[in-house]
Amino acid sequence: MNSRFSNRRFVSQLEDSESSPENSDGNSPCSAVSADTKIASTSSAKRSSRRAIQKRVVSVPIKDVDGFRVKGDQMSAPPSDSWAWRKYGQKPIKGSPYPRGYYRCSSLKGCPARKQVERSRVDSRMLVVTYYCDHNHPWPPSRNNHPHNHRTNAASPNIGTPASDEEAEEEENKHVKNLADNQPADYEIIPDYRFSNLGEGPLIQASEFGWLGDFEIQNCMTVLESPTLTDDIEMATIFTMREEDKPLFADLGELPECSTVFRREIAEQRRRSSLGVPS
DNA sequence: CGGGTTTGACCCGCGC
DNA sequence: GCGCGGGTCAAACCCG
Repeated sequence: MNSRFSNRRFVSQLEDSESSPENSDGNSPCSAVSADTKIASTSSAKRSSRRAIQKRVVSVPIKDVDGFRVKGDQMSAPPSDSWAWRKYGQKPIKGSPYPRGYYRCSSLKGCPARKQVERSRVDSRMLVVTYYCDHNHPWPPSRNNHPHNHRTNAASPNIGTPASDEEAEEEENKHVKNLADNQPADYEIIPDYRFSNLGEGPLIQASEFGWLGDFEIQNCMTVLESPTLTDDIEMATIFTMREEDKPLFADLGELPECSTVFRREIAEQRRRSSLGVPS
Protein backbone atom coordinates (compact mmCIF):
# COMPACT_ATOMS: atom_id res chain seq x y z
CA MET A 1 0.00 0.00 0.00
CA ASN A 2 2.63 2.49 0.99
CA SER A 3 5.13 0.88 -1.28
CA ARG A 4 4.78 3.72 -3.69
CA PHE A 5 5.60 6.18 -1.01
CA SER A 6 8.48 4.19 0.35
CA ASN A 7 9.89 3.77 -3.10
CA ARG A 8 9.89 7.46 -3.62
CA ARG A 9 11.58 7.93 -0.34
CA PHE A 10 14.17 5.44 -1.42
CA VAL A 11 14.94 7.51 -4.44
CA SER A 12 15.32 10.54 -2.30
CA GLN A 13 17.69 8.72 -0.04
CA LEU A 14 19.76 7.75 -2.99
CA GLU A 15 19.94 11.29 -4.12
CA ASP A 16 20.89 12.44 -0.69
CA SER A 17 23.43 9.72 -0.34
CA GLU A 18 25.26 10.98 -3.35
CA SER A 19 26.86 13.60 -1.26
CA SER A 20 27.26 11.56 1.85
CA PRO A 21 30.80 10.64 2.85
CA GLU A 22 29.97 7.02 3.58
CA ASN A 23 29.30 6.53 -0.03
CA SER A 24 32.52 7.90 -1.28
CA ASP A 25 34.55 4.77 -0.90
CA GLY A 26 35.51 4.86 -4.52
CA ASN A 27 33.70 1.68 -5.21
CA SER A 28 30.49 3.50 -5.54
CA PRO A 29 30.47 5.09 -8.96
CA CYS A 30 27.55 7.13 -7.85
CA SER A 31 29.70 8.87 -5.34
CA ALA A 32 32.50 9.08 -7.82
CA VAL A 33 30.30 11.22 -9.94
CA SER A 34 29.04 13.47 -7.26
CA ALA A 35 32.46 13.84 -5.76
CA ASP A 36 33.60 15.79 -8.75
CA THR A 37 30.59 17.96 -9.14
CA LYS A 38 28.96 18.66 -5.86
CA ILE A 39 25.26 18.64 -5.92
CA ALA A 40 23.70 21.33 -3.86
CA SER A 41 22.04 19.70 -0.91
CA THR A 42 19.74 22.47 0.05
CA SER A 43 16.03 22.66 -0.32
CA SER A 44 16.49 23.90 -3.83
CA ALA A 45 18.38 20.73 -4.56
CA LYS A 46 15.44 18.76 -3.33
CA ARG A 47 13.11 20.70 -5.51
CA SER A 48 15.24 20.17 -8.54
CA SER A 49 16.54 16.83 -7.53
CA ARG A 50 15.82 15.32 -10.88
CA ARG A 51 17.91 17.86 -12.63
CA ALA A 52 20.60 17.77 -10.03
CA ILE A 53 21.42 14.16 -10.62
CA GLN A 54 24.55 13.86 -12.61
CA LYS A 55 24.07 12.39 -16.00
CA ARG A 56 26.22 11.27 -18.82
CA VAL A 57 25.03 11.20 -22.35
CA VAL A 58 26.20 8.97 -25.12
CA SER A 59 25.17 9.40 -28.71
CA VAL A 60 25.00 6.38 -30.91
CA PRO A 61 24.78 6.77 -34.66
CA ILE A 62 22.55 4.33 -36.38
CA LYS A 63 23.81 3.41 -39.77
CA ASP A 64 20.58 2.21 -41.18
CA VAL A 65 17.58 3.47 -39.36
CA ASP A 66 15.08 1.74 -41.53
CA GLY A 67 17.04 -1.42 -41.41
CA PHE A 68 16.97 -1.98 -37.73
CA ARG A 69 13.68 -2.88 -36.37
CA VAL A 70 11.97 -5.65 -34.62
CA LYS A 71 13.39 -8.35 -32.58
CA GLY A 72 10.78 -10.90 -33.18
CA ASP A 73 7.54 -9.92 -31.61
CA GLN A 74 9.08 -8.58 -28.56
CA MET A 75 10.10 -5.01 -28.57
CA SER A 76 12.52 -5.31 -25.79
CA ALA A 77 16.11 -5.49 -24.72
CA PRO A 78 17.90 -2.45 -23.49
CA PRO A 79 20.80 -1.07 -25.46
CA SER A 80 23.49 -3.59 -25.11
CA ASP A 81 26.26 -2.88 -22.69
CA SER A 82 27.94 -4.98 -20.14
CA TRP A 83 25.24 -4.59 -17.54
CA ALA A 84 21.88 -6.16 -17.21
CA TRP A 85 19.16 -3.57 -17.62
CA ARG A 86 15.53 -3.88 -16.89
CA LYS A 87 13.11 -1.65 -18.65
CA TYR A 88 10.67 0.00 -16.31
CA GLY A 89 8.99 2.48 -18.54
CA GLN A 90 8.62 4.08 -21.88
CA LYS A 91 7.19 7.47 -22.65
CA PRO A 92 6.51 9.44 -25.75
CA ILE A 93 8.45 12.66 -25.56
CA LYS A 94 6.85 15.86 -26.62
CA GLY A 95 8.46 17.31 -29.68
CA SER A 96 10.07 14.05 -30.58
CA PRO A 97 8.50 11.41 -32.80
CA TYR A 98 10.33 8.78 -30.82
CA PRO A 99 9.63 7.39 -27.38
CA ARG A 100 12.11 7.33 -24.57
CA GLY A 101 12.83 4.12 -22.77
CA TYR A 102 13.69 3.96 -19.10
CA TYR A 103 16.01 1.30 -17.80
CA ARG A 104 17.48 0.42 -14.47
CA CYS A 105 20.19 -1.99 -13.55
CA SER A 106 18.92 -5.44 -12.80
CA SER A 107 22.29 -6.97 -12.11
CA LEU A 108 21.96 -6.27 -8.47
CA LYS A 109 19.01 -5.32 -6.36
CA GLY A 110 19.22 -1.80 -5.14
CA CYS A 111 21.68 -0.68 -7.75
CA PRO A 112 20.87 2.97 -8.41
CA ALA A 113 22.15 2.93 -11.96
CA ARG A 114 19.62 4.01 -14.53
CA LYS A 115 19.65 4.96 -18.11
CA GLN A 116 17.36 6.46 -20.67
CA VAL A 117 17.44 5.60 -24.32
CA GLU A 118 15.85 7.69 -26.99
CA ARG A 119 16.27 8.56 -30.60
CA SER A 120 17.68 11.99 -31.16
CA ARG A 121 15.06 14.41 -32.24
CA VAL A 122 17.51 16.46 -34.27
CA ASP A 123 18.98 13.49 -36.04
CA SER A 124 16.87 10.39 -36.18
CA ARG A 125 19.93 8.39 -37.06
CA MET A 126 21.31 9.02 -33.62
CA LEU A 127 20.41 7.32 -30.41
CA VAL A 128 20.91 9.17 -27.19
CA VAL A 129 21.67 7.10 -24.14
CA THR A 130 21.64 8.99 -20.89
CA TYR A 131 23.13 7.41 -17.80
CA TYR A 132 22.09 8.47 -14.33
CA CYS A 133 24.08 7.52 -11.31
CA ASP A 134 26.36 4.54 -11.46
CA HIS A 135 26.46 0.96 -10.42
CA ASN A 136 27.24 0.21 -6.83
CA HIS A 137 28.50 -3.25 -7.56
CA PRO A 138 31.21 -4.94 -9.65
CA TRP A 139 30.70 -6.36 -13.06
CA PRO A 140 27.39 -8.10 -13.40
CA PRO A 141 27.52 -11.61 -12.07
CA SER A 142 24.55 -12.59 -14.14
CA ARG A 143 23.83 -13.36 -17.74
CA ASN A 144 26.59 -11.37 -19.34
CA ASN A 145 29.25 -13.39 -17.68
CA HIS A 146 27.91 -16.77 -18.49
CA PRO A 147 30.71 -19.22 -18.95
CA HIS A 148 29.47 -20.30 -22.34
CA ASN A 149 30.21 -16.97 -23.89
CA HIS A 150 33.63 -17.83 -25.08
CA ARG A 151 33.44 -17.88 -28.82
CA THR A 152 36.08 -16.18 -30.85
CA ASN A 153 34.23 -13.36 -32.40
CA ALA A 154 37.09 -12.22 -34.57
CA ALA A 155 36.68 -15.34 -36.60
CA SER A 156 32.96 -15.09 -36.77
CA PRO A 157 31.62 -14.65 -40.28
CA ASN A 158 28.48 -13.20 -38.88
CA ILE A 159 29.75 -9.85 -37.81
CA GLY A 160 27.13 -7.37 -38.80
CA THR A 161 24.62 -10.02 -39.59
CA PRO A 162 24.25 -12.26 -36.61
CA ALA A 163 22.25 -15.34 -37.34
CA SER A 164 20.15 -14.77 -34.29
CA ASP A 165 19.70 -12.47 -31.38
CA GLU A 166 21.34 -14.94 -29.11
CA GLU A 167 24.28 -15.04 -31.40
CA ALA A 168 24.53 -11.29 -31.42
CA GLU A 169 24.31 -11.29 -27.69
CA GLU A 170 26.91 -13.97 -27.38
CA GLU A 171 29.23 -12.05 -29.60
CA GLU A 172 28.74 -9.04 -27.49
CA ASN A 173 29.15 -11.02 -24.35
CA LYS A 174 32.40 -12.25 -25.66
CA HIS A 175 33.60 -8.71 -26.09
CA VAL A 176 32.35 -7.95 -22.67
CA LYS A 177 34.19 -10.86 -21.26
CA ASN A 178 37.35 -9.74 -22.95
CA LEU A 179 36.91 -6.39 -21.37
CA ALA A 180 36.20 -7.98 -18.06
CA ASP A 181 39.27 -10.13 -18.42
CA ASN A 182 41.30 -7.07 -19.08
CA GLN A 183 40.11 -5.53 -15.88
CA PRO A 184 42.55 -5.64 -13.03
CA ALA A 185 41.76 -8.32 -10.55
CA ASP A 186 38.47 -7.91 -8.81
CA TYR A 187 37.22 -4.73 -10.34
CA GLU A 188 39.27 -1.67 -10.07
CA ILE A 189 38.12 1.76 -10.95
CA ILE A 190 39.92 2.88 -14.03
CA PRO A 191 39.90 6.52 -15.00
CA ASP A 192 38.91 6.73 -18.59
CA TYR A 193 41.12 9.12 -20.46
CA ARG A 194 38.51 9.38 -23.16
CA PHE A 195 36.37 11.47 -20.91
CA SER A 196 38.98 13.15 -18.83
CA ASN A 197 39.26 16.27 -20.90
CA LEU A 198 35.99 17.63 -19.73
CA GLY A 199 37.29 19.60 -16.86
CA GLU A 200 36.20 17.54 -13.92
CA GLY A 201 38.64 14.71 -14.21
CA PRO A 202 37.73 11.11 -14.85
CA LEU A 203 34.03 10.84 -14.36
CA ILE A 204 33.50 7.69 -16.30
CA GLN A 205 34.85 4.41 -15.28
CA ALA A 206 35.87 1.96 -17.87
CA SER A 207 34.02 -0.64 -15.92
CA GLU A 208 30.69 0.97 -16.43
CA PHE A 209 31.32 1.83 -20.00
CA GLY A 210 32.85 -1.42 -20.93
CA TRP A 211 30.54 -1.48 -23.86
CA LEU A 212 32.02 1.74 -25.05
CA GLY A 213 35.35 0.09 -24.96
CA ASP A 214 33.73 -2.65 -26.88
CA PHE A 215 32.73 -0.25 -29.58
CA GLU A 216 36.13 1.22 -29.59
CA ILE A 217 37.65 -2.13 -30.19
CA GLN A 218 35.29 -2.94 -32.95
CA ASN A 219 34.92 0.29 -34.75
CA CYS A 220 37.73 2.59 -33.78
CA MET A 221 35.21 4.63 -31.88
CA THR A 222 35.42 8.29 -32.42
CA VAL A 223 35.11 10.31 -29.28
CA LEU A 224 34.24 13.92 -29.49
CA GLU A 225 32.39 16.55 -27.67
CA SER A 226 29.09 17.44 -29.13
CA PRO A 227 28.20 21.08 -28.62
CA THR A 228 24.61 20.31 -29.39
CA LEU A 229 24.40 17.94 -26.52
CA THR A 230 26.64 19.23 -23.84
CA ASP A 231 24.92 22.37 -22.73
CA ASP A 232 23.02 20.86 -19.87
CA ILE A 233 24.83 17.62 -19.97
CA GLU A 234 27.99 16.37 -18.52
CA MET A 235 29.38 14.99 -21.71
CA ALA A 236 28.55 13.62 -25.05
CA THR A 237 30.20 10.87 -26.90
CA ILE A 238 29.75 9.76 -30.41
CA PHE A 239 30.61 6.38 -31.69
CA THR A 240 29.46 3.88 -34.17
CA MET A 241 27.02 1.20 -33.31
CA ARG A 242 27.68 -2.31 -34.42
CA GLU A 243 25.21 -3.89 -36.73
CA GLU A 244 24.26 -6.54 -34.26
CA ASP A 245 23.30 -3.96 -31.73
CA LYS A 246 20.70 -2.37 -33.88
CA PRO A 247 17.90 -4.74 -32.96
CA LEU A 248 18.49 -3.88 -29.36
CA PHE A 249 17.18 -0.42 -30.04
CA ALA A 250 14.22 -1.60 -32.00
CA ASP A 251 11.81 -0.52 -29.33
CA LEU A 252 12.73 3.05 -29.97
CA GLY A 253 11.24 3.16 -33.39
CA GLU A 254 9.20 6.01 -34.59
CA LEU A 255 6.17 6.83 -32.62
CA PRO A 256 3.15 7.20 -34.86
CA GLU A 257 2.01 3.82 -33.66
CA CYS A 258 2.62 4.87 -30.14
CA SER A 259 -0.87 3.96 -29.20
CA THR A 260 -1.32 0.74 -27.39
CA VAL A 261 -3.99 -0.46 -29.74
CA PHE A 262 -1.86 0.02 -32.77
CA ARG A 263 1.13 -1.70 -31.27
CA ARG A 264 -0.91 -4.61 -30.07
CA GLU A 265 -2.40 -4.89 -33.49
CA ILE A 266 1.01 -5.04 -35.06
CA ALA A 267 2.13 -7.62 -32.57
CA GLU A 268 -0.93 -9.65 -33.30
CA GLN A 269 -0.37 -9.40 -37.01
CA ARG A 270 3.18 -10.53 -36.62
CA ARG A 271 2.08 -13.39 -34.51
CA ARG A 272 -0.51 -14.38 -37.04
CA SER A 273 1.92 -14.18 -39.91
CA SER A 274 4.46 -16.24 -38.02
CA LEU A 275 1.80 -18.85 -37.52
CA GLY A 276 0.75 -18.68 -41.12
CA VAL A 277 -2.66 -17.41 -40.21
CA PRO A 278 -4.09 -14.92 -42.68
CA SER A 279 -5.14 -11.66 -41.16
C1' DC B 1 7.99 -20.14 -12.06
C1' DG B 2 11.07 -16.43 -12.28
C1' DG B 3 12.46 -12.62 -14.70
C1' DG B 4 11.51 -9.55 -18.27
C1' DT B 5 8.45 -6.07 -20.96
C1' DT B 6 4.31 -3.31 -21.67
C1' DT B 7 1.46 0.31 -20.49
C1' DG B 8 -1.96 3.13 -18.02
C1' DA B 9 -1.96 5.75 -13.99
C1' DC B 10 0.05 8.52 -10.77
C1' DC B 11 3.37 11.89 -8.80
C1' DC B 12 6.17 15.82 -8.97
C1' DG B 13 8.96 19.62 -10.83
C1' DC B 14 8.78 23.53 -13.50
C1' DG B 15 7.17 27.29 -16.38
C1' DC B 16 3.64 30.57 -17.08
C1' DG C 1 -2.34 28.34 -8.70
C1' DC C 2 -2.61 25.67 -12.65
C1' DG C 3 -1.41 22.89 -16.38
C1' DC C 4 2.03 20.44 -18.88
C1' DG C 5 5.46 17.18 -19.41
C1' DG C 6 8.75 13.95 -17.69
C1' DG C 7 9.81 10.10 -14.50
C1' DT C 8 8.27 6.15 -11.96
C1' DC C 9 5.18 2.58 -10.28
C1' DA C 10 2.91 -1.64 -10.56
C1' DA C 11 -0.45 -4.84 -12.51
C1' DA C 12 -0.93 -7.59 -16.36
C1' DC C 13 1.15 -10.10 -19.56
C1' DC C 14 4.85 -12.69 -22.03
C1' DC C 15 8.63 -15.84 -22.54
C1' DG C 16 12.10 -19.35 -21.72
